[in-house]
Amino acid sequence: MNFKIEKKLENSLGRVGILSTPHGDILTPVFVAVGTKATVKSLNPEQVKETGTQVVLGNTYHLYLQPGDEIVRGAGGIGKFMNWSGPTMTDSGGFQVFSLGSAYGKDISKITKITDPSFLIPERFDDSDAPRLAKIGQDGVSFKSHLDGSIYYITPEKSIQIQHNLGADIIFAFDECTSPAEDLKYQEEALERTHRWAERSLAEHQKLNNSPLEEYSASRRREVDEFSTPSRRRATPQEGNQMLFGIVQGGREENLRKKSAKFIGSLDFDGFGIGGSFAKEDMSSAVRWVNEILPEEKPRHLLGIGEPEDLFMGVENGVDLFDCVLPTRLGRNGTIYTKNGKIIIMNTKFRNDFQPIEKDCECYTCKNYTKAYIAHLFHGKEMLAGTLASIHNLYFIVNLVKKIR
RNA sequence: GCGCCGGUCGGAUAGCGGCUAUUCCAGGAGACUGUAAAUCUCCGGCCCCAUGGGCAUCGUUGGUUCGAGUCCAACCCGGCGCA
Repeated sequence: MNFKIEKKLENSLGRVGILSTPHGDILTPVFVAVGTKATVKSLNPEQVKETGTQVVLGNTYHLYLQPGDEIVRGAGGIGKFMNWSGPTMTDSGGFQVFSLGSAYGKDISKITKITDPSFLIPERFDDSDAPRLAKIGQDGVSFKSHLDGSIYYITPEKSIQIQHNLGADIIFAFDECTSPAEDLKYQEEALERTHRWAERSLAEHQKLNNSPLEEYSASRRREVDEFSTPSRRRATPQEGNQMLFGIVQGGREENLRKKSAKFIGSLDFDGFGIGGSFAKEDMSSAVRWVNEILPEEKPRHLLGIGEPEDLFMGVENGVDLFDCVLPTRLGRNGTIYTKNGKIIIMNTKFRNDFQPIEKDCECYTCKNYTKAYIAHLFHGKEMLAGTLASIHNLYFIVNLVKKIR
């Protein structure tokens, strides 16, 4: 077993553990840095490492489109490709079913403001003709590339094949992250689909691990490779050592969440992701419902979360891993975490504030730069601005979880 | 002094007789949760019974016109040229 629980909280689901991977041990609970396109935006791996980050998460959909999973495979896997020597994960592309599908062009994302009355008006979402880049088909999802408009069809099998080529230590089953605006009937259908896809993802994973010499061409994205045309597939160095996490869905519905946890938890996954778009106020109950059911001895990853308060909530409710774009996205866009809340560094009052973001912060940014300087870099649109802010934000969140641990 | 060209928001611009004066930048505020994001939104003349509404405004003053940033005249300012 590559996950060992060291300590448990009394009267709650929280625990401390160690998740072992071929690229090192992960001390959980942990915050995973998001590096969608095999880079944590604006940071080099040394800077990522210096924030205390243990794990980086890439994305199947993005890397499949560019540069292509074959390229990453040729480089020796995502870690070698991006020069990150620590553990890696890849998301399956399931989130893009949501963000490029039903959420495309709309003001909805991972967290929904449940108070927004527009979500209660079903007519507003009767928009099957609305433009979207992802459409759910019979046994997979067709994506229209946001890069060049070309069409790709991703099935659970395809997602797993890509993720085997990408070679991350931990990979995810292909799922459907549903919109909170969908009705109960749709949530049920989507959940059934995600469950079928989970079984197929697992089957493909086992098949690739057990018969790495199958026909290569089946997994190929393009008919013709301009450099070579191997007819047989060779195993990647990582093959057989990758952990596959299944993903629990079920929206806001207690019975669906529990049903999903029961089903996904019964399958032979190495760990689990908890997915979906949440309303802030019912995220904790959804996580608790699920983690009370999932097998205790396997790690759980709360996908795409979160804000500092979400991290406390998650750990308390038995979450072992988190990932979120916020530290880097907020940083790049000029919002910075502090113990007293977020600040917008471009605000006038920081233009002549010659203190570090936080006096007692040990990150590279705080040890070396003032708010006035960082504000100046943002106003001047200098590249270093996003880098310094991302370093601080990532350090802040990673170390918050470290302290919680 | 004469001639030509030009004066529109802090800067740069569009606008060539018609309805709410355009866009970019700068400035201000906000948003962002498995990254279509170094992105996006809103504000930037005055007033009021303020989720709306009213009144202004294109160098100045007059004029033509149902209607003028736009056409005409004079003046002011700037650039260029000629004396």
